[in-house]
Amino acid sequence: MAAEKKITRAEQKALRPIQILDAAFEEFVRCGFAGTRVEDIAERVGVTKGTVYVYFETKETLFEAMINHFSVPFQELLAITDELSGSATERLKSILSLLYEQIAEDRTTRELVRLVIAEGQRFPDLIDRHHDEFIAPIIAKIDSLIVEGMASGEFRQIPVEFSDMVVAPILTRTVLRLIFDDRRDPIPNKEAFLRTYFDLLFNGLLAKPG
Amino acid sequence: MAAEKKITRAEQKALRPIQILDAAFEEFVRCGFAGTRVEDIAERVGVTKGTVYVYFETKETLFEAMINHFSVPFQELLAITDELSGSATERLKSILSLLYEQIAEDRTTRELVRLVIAEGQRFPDLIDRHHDEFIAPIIAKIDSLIVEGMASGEFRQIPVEFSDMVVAPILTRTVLRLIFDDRRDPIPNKEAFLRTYFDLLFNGLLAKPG
Amino acid sequence: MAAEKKITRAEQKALRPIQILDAAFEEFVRCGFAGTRVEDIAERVGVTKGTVYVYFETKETLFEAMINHFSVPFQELLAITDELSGSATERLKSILSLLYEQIAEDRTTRELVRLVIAEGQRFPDLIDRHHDEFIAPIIAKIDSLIVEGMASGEFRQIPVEFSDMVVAPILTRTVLRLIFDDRRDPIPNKEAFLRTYFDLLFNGLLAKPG
Amino acid sequence: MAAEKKITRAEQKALRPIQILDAAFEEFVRCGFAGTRVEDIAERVGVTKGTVYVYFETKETLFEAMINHFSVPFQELLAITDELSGSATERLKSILSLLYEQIAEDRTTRELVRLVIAEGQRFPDLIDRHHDEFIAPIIAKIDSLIVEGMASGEFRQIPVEFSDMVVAPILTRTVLRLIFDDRRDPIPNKEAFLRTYFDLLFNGLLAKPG
DNA sequence: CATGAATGAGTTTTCATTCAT
DNA sequence: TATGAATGAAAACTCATTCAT
Repeated sequence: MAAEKKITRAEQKALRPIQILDAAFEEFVRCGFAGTRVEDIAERVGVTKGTVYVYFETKETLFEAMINHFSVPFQELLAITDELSGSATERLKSILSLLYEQIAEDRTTRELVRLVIAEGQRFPDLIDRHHDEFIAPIIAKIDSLIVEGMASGEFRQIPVEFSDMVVAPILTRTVLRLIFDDRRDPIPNKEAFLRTYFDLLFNGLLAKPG
Repeated sequence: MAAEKKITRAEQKALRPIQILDAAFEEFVRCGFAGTRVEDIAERVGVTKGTVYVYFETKETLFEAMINHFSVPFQELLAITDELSGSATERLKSILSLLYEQIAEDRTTRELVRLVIAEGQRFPDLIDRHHDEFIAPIIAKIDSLIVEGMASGEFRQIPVEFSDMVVAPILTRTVLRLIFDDRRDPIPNKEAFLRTYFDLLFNGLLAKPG
Repeated sequence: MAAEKKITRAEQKALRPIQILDAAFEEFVRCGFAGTRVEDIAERVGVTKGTVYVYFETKETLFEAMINHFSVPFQELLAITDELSGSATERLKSILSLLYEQIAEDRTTRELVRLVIAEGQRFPDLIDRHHDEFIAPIIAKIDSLIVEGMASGEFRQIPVEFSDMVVAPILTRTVLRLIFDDRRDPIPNKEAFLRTYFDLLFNGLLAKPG
Repeated sequence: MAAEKKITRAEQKALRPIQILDAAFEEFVRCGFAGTRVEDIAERVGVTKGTVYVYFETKETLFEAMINHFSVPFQELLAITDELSGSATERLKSILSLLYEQIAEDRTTRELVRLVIAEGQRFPDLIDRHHDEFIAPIIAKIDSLIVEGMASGEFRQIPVEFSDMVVAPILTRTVLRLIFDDRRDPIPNKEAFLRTYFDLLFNGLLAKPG
């Protein structure tokens, strides 16, 4: 408790914008951009409307800042994927595991996906930047792994423009969780999910002849 | 031409609600529930605000009616899937082809998916009803096909609770089109998509030994 | 009273914007542009804020419309000045009498002058248009009269670019009334004002030699 | 240079209020009382809002202090007029020349006139005090000069309550410059202005007979 | 049925002012 | 003194909804 008191003016000031961004995330996720009241964001932080406007010029600005703020973990994921080693299969599994963890299992990223789908049309620049900074590099990474695997004879030949099929189960699980919000479609355990995912992805549905 | 002219009062009146639902769809898709103005819907029809309220009690009522109105084609899909014949593989391919056509390629269904993701939290009953009426039966259908295929030795053994992975590429393509709205990620031809989809789904990514 | 009831919807609608413009005039005059509350304008009309926005998009729009509305009488003045006859002196007296009546004596125009001085910087386009449509033509008219009078030997030779000195007593009286608002500087009778004005203007202050 | 550096704490503090008054003048002139933000005044000085409130209790207080501060030069003018000598005509010319210089040519006084016209209704006491301290004494001075000139036969007999006509070209020029802000109505040279002004004032517009 | 003027409750935004540091 | 974060009251503006015609 004494420790809490130690929060000085200066520290408080550095904290405020983060607190507001956190609160904004919750409210925007709950009600969407248009449906969210700035006052509710403020209340969640424990300040008044006016304070929000001290830090963010408009509701739009706040929304954009919030999206940027919560996109940071995604960037870290990108860094990790560069340091993998092993066969193409092993590295692909690693990346897909990480992606699953980051997108489907992490509530923040999952809800970010909701906002991108729901509000993307109102913030096209934000979407474009996200595509360029997050989606495209990851897709490129997976593409190059597949190309490498095909070149080495590890993978069968498939048209590389469809590499999003490789990550499809991850995005699909993410979206289904967004829609049914764990009421329906309860989430089974991660290990089983990944095991089946990789089994299907690498071996296919058909029983092998012979 | 004379026939067209005959569309007078009585028919016009029967048409009105449909026109309003169509306009509502466009506006709700464009701006979301909270961001849409009833006046803009009216303007799109060429009437005034008041007229919308002649047919629909509130904006919420209109939204729900619109969702129901545009969910009809989906029901037809369900009927068709019961009449298929052939091997499990063939029937699965047929269902997935139909689903792809209906969900990823059809703009209306695609945008309905956006609304479900974006506004689902505000209209949980709507979502639940949709799950029960559309999603569950289709998943059940696919599940039973897979079970059947596994039983007959046509398919390998996979845990049936992950059957959504089978349709994942379809939902993924749908969502990516929603997000990037054909600016990025241009849609390749359908045949190539389905060919690769089925190839991967049935045979997997790995080169077969031998 | 029955007559008042006769005001139908249609007539009421045609009246509303005028009522709002009248109320806007009073409030803008009283508090200036920034100091005026749209709600006070509405209250003066006996409607609510929202109604004002039915007719005028923004406070700025309303302000501009109000200025334009009340500038109309000024245009009529211009028309009259073209129909004068008599000597240059007589016509000049007629014009100056009209101007005095229209600018210094008419409360509406007088307050319009206040708004032009006070808010001109915020609405430069409005000011420019007024200059071109009202001020410039009147100055031109007076200029041409003076030139004509000088040519005919009726007037002494003076540099024509200073013709605003000829109307100076009118604008000065206007401004003084605006500043002291009849508390100080009580207004003497019009006839005496014009008599002295013309006497000084035509004969000057100095006693004539001889 | 060393001297300039010496302006430290003590002198800085003595300077602050003046700096604030100067900044307040510019902002109040630009946006009017209601339209001016205290923050903009502070920013112009290079301090923060709070600092303004260290020196002035409220925005109103600041406005009034600013008006008083910039009215000082006017007082000096009054002193000078008492020391003139020569014929009534000569002294009148001197006074009018000084007035022209002080009111029409001096930007500060000119803008003060704008504020008096624009904000006078909100600050009636300020206006009254100004009338009593500046306007009335000057008008009185001119009145007495005219009376003296009439008594000595130098001037023709005119009703003395209209002496504001004598200064009208000065106020008129001031107001026109305020309205058109030198965009229209470019200012001709001072000498020509005064020459024509005095010529018209003393001799009138009419060609003298004989 | 259709209108659209009017409402009023609500939302975003602004800003003078305060006060702990 | 100076700061600037925070306030809160108010102002501009919005819009779903109503209702007399």
